[in-house]
Amino acid sequence: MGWDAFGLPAEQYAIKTGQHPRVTTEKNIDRFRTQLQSLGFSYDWSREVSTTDPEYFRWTQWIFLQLYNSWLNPLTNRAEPISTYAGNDPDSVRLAFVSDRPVNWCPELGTVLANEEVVDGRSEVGGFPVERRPMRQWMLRITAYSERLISDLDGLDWPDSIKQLQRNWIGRSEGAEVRFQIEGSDAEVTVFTTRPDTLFGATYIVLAPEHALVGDLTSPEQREAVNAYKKSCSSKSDLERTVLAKEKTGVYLGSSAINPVNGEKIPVWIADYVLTGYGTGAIMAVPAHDERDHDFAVTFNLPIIEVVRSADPSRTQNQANVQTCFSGEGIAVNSPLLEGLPTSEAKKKIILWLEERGFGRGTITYKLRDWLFSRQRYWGEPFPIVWEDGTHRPLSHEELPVEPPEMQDFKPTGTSEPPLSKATEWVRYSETARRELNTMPQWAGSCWYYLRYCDPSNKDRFISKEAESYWMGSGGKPGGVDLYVGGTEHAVLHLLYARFWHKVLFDLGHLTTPEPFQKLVNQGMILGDDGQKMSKSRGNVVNPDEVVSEYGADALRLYEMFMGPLEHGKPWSMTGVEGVYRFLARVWRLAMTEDQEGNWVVSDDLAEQELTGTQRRVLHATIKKVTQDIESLAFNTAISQMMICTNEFTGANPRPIGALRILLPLLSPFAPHLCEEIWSRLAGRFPNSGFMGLASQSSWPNWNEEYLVVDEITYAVQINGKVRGHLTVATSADRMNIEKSALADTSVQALLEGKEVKKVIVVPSRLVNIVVAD
RNA sequence: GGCGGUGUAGUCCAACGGCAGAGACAAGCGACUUAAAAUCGCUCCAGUGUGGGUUCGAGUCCCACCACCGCUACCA
Repeated sequence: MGWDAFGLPAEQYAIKTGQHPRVTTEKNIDRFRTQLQSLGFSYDWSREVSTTDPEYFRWTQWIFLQLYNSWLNPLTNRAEPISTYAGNDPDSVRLAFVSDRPVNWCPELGTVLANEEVVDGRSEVGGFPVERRPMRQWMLRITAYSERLISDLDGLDWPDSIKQLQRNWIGRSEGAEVRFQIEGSDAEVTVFTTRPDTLFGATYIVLAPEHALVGDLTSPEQREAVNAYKKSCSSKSDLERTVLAKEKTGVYLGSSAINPVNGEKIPVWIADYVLTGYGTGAIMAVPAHDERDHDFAVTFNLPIIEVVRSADPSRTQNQANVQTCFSGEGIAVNSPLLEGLPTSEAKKKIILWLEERGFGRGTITYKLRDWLFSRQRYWGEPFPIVWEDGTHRPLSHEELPVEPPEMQDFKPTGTSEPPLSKATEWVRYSETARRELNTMPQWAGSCWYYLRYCDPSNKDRFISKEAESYWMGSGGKPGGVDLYVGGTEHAVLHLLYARFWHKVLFDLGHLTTPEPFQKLVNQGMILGDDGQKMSKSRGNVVNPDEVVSEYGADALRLYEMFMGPLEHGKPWSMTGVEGVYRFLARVWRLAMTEDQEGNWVVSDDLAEQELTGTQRRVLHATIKKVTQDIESLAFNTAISQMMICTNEFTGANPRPIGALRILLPLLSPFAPHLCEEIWSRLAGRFPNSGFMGLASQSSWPNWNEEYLVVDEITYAVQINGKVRGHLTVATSADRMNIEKSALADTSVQALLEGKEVKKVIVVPSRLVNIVVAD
């Protein structure tokens, strides 16, 4: 069990209640722990960790230093110590680096947020507006791993949907960079496009408002308008720039670019529909074949030139005019070099042409951005970094952990200065050096907890070699953790970050697998009884404590597993809980009965007694199904089978006690409290019948296939796929015999009257299908 | 708009391409009880979202559409 207890929610709660986050965090952990323990989960509490424990975050900080002190060598495509970097600007390649870039600043929370924490221009926590603001921040160079983060998904046993989410998030796209000379200037603009085949249809260039060349390319007469536009963009939130922006906006810069393929002069604009962080922050606009460019061209009355025609003739009609936009693939037209070529070939040809002449090159870009890794908060891991003379340097491993200072007032300062700036004593590292004031985001500690579980109290390493190879070693599979059960909400955040860190640690030789999690299963969300997400405002929240006190932990556990498939979201139903509660009561009464004083005693119906054939078959079928269903996480059907088994024995008198010796261990993972209670009572009453120790620790029962066979099997007899009768034959009957018996059956004979039997299909143990023609 | 998932009795859900029902909830009837609760037993209920296709045979595979849920979204 691990407590991911640093971070915004914990700090917000502390501020709200006016307590120190350490206090509220500890309280909440204690309460949570009690709650979990009341459910009887089999966590190994000796491996409990908390990300806020200095002995834990010592290693979080250590891992940060690993990142800081390494780079991704493009030749090996591996992280290596920064000492192997031969260039003169190590900070430009470090995996942890400082950057002055526009970030998502949330004034309400007083902190910056990662892209992933901003939803529709608002903070994921609290839903406050977020604005763009340039600030000096720590970043992690996750983009260096884009390609490996995509390709290594192939070896993982994850649901396709999650793999797809990660692929989309990383957003690999192949295309080309094309360089446009600016008329009457040495300057050139490089654009990124996935459709270099449409180069002849480019009718203008658009730069992001924040593009570095905007100033240089603005003509004197346009300067005022351009500055005004830039200003209006910078004050807009992402929400206003994207979701709320119905009309395209932009301003002409007053200069022209020269299209390298045909020497045409085309105007250069800025517009906020071009994003600064993606590709080169500049595009060539092809309004005939891109919806966004088309909208823009229509708004500003810019020319539209068709250069791709759909191969589908029904669309060609629409293409006769350029009022509509066709963004699909087709045949190149109006493009001298590419005339008549299908899109994929046109792309190849034009890229080659551009590369030969030095006008551009084929390239790949990713949507994935570097990971903004600093927060202006108190309640997080401090960076093991100090600043001196305007440069940063790492602390040594001996100086870890760097603990946050004791502070009474840890609220945001209201400016971009982090709260730690108020701890002046702490900030002062030496005469000349000051500590880094930012703290790490919540994701930091949760990126590697699964590694610490393997070796939770190691003082010398984050995980010992031995523990790593024992727990994470995976028999040739790329992933370390055998099974990871989690919700979809972590698909592109936690799971991507953890994979990144894991790969860096793998590259540096600290781990033996390239991936953290081999098999991943998404459990569905439990909804309120109205089928809606549980929330206080809807008033449909089910409190587990109340369920436990009313029906017991076993009923809650059993019901959660009985509701339906693990992966499905499903509504909570109190009557459903009562149903499994009744089942548990039936199991109880298999062994127990009430005496005249109303006390529960071991039932007199129990006896050392041979099982009947049917009982033995049901019991072994139950062992088999429960064993297999647990393996495939199909708990609902495992429980159903145990209900069948229980029902089979409910009416039996005498009841063979051997059945309970098998059923209780099967049920104990689901309803441990009840099973142990019965087990121990039976042990008292039948000391020599094998009820030793704990039910949960007794050996798992084996089933015997021989006991599952029946003497006779009833076949359905179909004629042309419709069931016309039934036929019971000995289990030993072979295919020929079954076919013969089916055809000989009198009712079948009657139906076959005057028809020709073309084929007879016998499905073993199931049915016979007689195919006839009239 | 894009990607993914799910549609089966009144409800939650089962069903290696092989007789649509394992289990449960709810409902009804009966037994037990002075009565009720609890318990036990029995019964009722759908042809699988819609339309095509493949097949001897489709809830299951393929195509299109509809509905709901989740994620994502000016990424050139």
